[in-house]
Amino acid sequence: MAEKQKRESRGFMLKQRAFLKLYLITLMEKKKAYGLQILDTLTETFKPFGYQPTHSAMYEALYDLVEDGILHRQEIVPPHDRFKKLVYYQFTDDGADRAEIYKKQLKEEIDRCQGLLQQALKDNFG
Amino acid sequence: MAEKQKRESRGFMLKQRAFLKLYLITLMEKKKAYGLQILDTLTETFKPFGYQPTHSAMYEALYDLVEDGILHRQEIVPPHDRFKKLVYYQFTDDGADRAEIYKKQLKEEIDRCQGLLQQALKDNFG
DNA sequence: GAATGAACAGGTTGTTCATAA
DNA sequence: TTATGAACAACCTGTTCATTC
Repeated sequence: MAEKQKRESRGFMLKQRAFLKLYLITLMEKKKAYGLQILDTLTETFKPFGYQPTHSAMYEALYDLVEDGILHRQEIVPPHDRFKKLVYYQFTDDGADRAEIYKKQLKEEIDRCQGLLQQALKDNFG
Repeated sequence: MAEKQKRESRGFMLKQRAFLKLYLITLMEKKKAYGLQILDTLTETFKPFGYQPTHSAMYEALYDLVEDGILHRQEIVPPHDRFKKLVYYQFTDDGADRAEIYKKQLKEEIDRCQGLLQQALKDNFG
């Protein structure tokens, strides 16, 4: 009955989703924030590199972190509210610990990707 | 009537396809080769980085280069043939020139990606 | 307009099957 | 088994639409 089978990564580059999750964790360590606020920060950070993430990419990453049990949602109705709600995110009880584990993985993954790119420069532009 | 609309890249990482095309060009500069032979070479090169491209990924990249007018196919029936055919690839007349242009683009793209990864290391593990 | 969210569409990539010697 | 190729399925990502203030 339509067993959905997993697909293995062949280990090329890290995925945008993972990359954004890493940044979201680090931003949350600094201070609580809500969606589009975060996106603005990221957009500024990545502008020099010609990377402009979409809002849906960011939301997907955010949902992932909630599903991973790292963050939880906190809806806030701002005072003098002009807006219905803002959704702030912050760490769950053991979220910080889990986040550390995730970050450690990503560190290795980024190092690996840099190695691969470095090798490509050597091999193709020797 | 179902105008198929292009999707723009938001400029995250370079794609596997482009990465492989770059390697294929460089390998072809060194010597003619056929599909699975190339894959073996690539597999060896990338093994230290945990990247193992599939044969279909490589074929796709190869077809792309043919469509770009950079390479052309040359079917060869090997002497004492145990196999029906091997498909060797080599540069078209202006293929080498086009290849240089492509390589220049990829050089910039790889530099950009390295910058992005470097920034991520600084921002998240600084 | 700012903000969140979901649906949809397009493209890339990994797995599998087909064919041939 | 080696080699090429194609079909298919899963996934990722970008665009668009819906909704609320």
